[in-house]
Amino acid sequence: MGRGKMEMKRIENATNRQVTFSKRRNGLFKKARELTILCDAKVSILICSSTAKAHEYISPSTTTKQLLDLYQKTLRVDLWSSHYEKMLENLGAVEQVNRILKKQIRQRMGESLNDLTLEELTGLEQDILDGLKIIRECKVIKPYTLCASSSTTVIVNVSNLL
Amino acid sequence: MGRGKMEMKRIENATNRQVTFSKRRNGLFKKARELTILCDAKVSILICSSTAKAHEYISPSTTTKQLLDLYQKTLRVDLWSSHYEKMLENLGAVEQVNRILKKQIRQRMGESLNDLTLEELTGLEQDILDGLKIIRECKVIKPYTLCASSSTTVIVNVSNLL
DNA sequence: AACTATTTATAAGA
DNA sequence: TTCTTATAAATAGTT
Repeated sequence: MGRGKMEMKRIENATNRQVTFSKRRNGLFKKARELTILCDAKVSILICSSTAKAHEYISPSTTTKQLLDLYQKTLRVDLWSSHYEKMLENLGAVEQVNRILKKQIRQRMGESLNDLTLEELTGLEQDILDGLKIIRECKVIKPYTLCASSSTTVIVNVSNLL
Repeated sequence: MGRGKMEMKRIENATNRQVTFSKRRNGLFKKARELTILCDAKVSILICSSTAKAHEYISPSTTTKQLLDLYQKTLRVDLWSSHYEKMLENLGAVEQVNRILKKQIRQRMGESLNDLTLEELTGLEQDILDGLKIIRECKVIKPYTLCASSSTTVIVNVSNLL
C-alpha cells in the first residue's frame, strides 16, 4: 500500500519505523472500530511499541477487564491462575475445615444424626458428657474467680452459620 | 473497500455479518502481524464476536499474559486487583466463621471457658443438655432403624483442627 | 501534516 | 467456504 511494495521485515530507519508505526497503529484501530460496529463484536487491542510505550483500543460499551474476563471464560484459560492458585487452594482448605466444624457442631446439637451408627452415637454422647463435666466444674469455681468481660466470647447464636 | 461504499452501521443480515466478520478479522490479524514485523512492536488482539466466540492474535515471541503485564506496568493500571480483593475478602469471611466455629466447639469441649460469665456457662450447659437429650433419644431409636454407612460422618478427631 | 501513486483490503457475486 | 473482481481504503514515499 503505497509507492512500491513493502518488504516484510523490520524497518531499520528509526524515524521511518516510528512514522509507519503511528500510521499503521491508527489504521489498525480504525479497522477495529469498524469491526466493532459492522459486526457487533467486542475488540481489545494492546500494543507495546519498540519504544516501550503502550497503546490501547477497546470497543465502546466494554472495558479491557470485562473483555479479558469474557475471553478467559470463553476459551477456558486463566491468565491469573499463577496469581491465584495458591489463594484458591487456601480458600478451599479453609472451607473444607469449615464444613467439618459445622457438621461437628450440628451433631453436638442433635442434628445430622441419621448417618451415625450406634457406636458413634455413644462416642458422641461420651464426648459431650466429658465437656459437660468440665463446664460444671467451672461453674462451681466461677463464683470465686474474676469474670472477664463477655464481649470476647463466642457464646452467640451460631445457628445462622451452620 | 469493495463494490460500493459501506455504511458504518451494524450489518443486519446475519449471514453477511458473519462473512464480513470472518474476512475483517483475518484482515485485522494480518495488519497486526505486519505491524509486529515492520515496527518491532508487540500486539495482542482479543475479539469476542456477537456469536460469543473468542478470537485472539498475539505477536510471536510473547504471550497474552506477558503483554498484559507489560501493558499494566506501562500504563500503571491493575486489572487483577478487584479480583484479588474480592477473593481476599471472601477468604477473610470464611476464616472469621471458622474462628467462631472453632471456639464454639472448644467451649462445648470444656476449653476456653475462662472468659465466660456464670450466666453464659449456664446457657452453654443448657445448650449441651438440649443436644444430649436429642442424641439419647436417637440412641434409643437407632437399634430399630437401618444404619447408614459411617463413611460420611464427621465423628472424627477434630482436635487437630482447633 | 498533506499529498498522491500504488498497493492492499474487501463487498458482492459466482 | 473459496475464488473472482470491481471498487474503496490504506499507506509509503514525497513535499
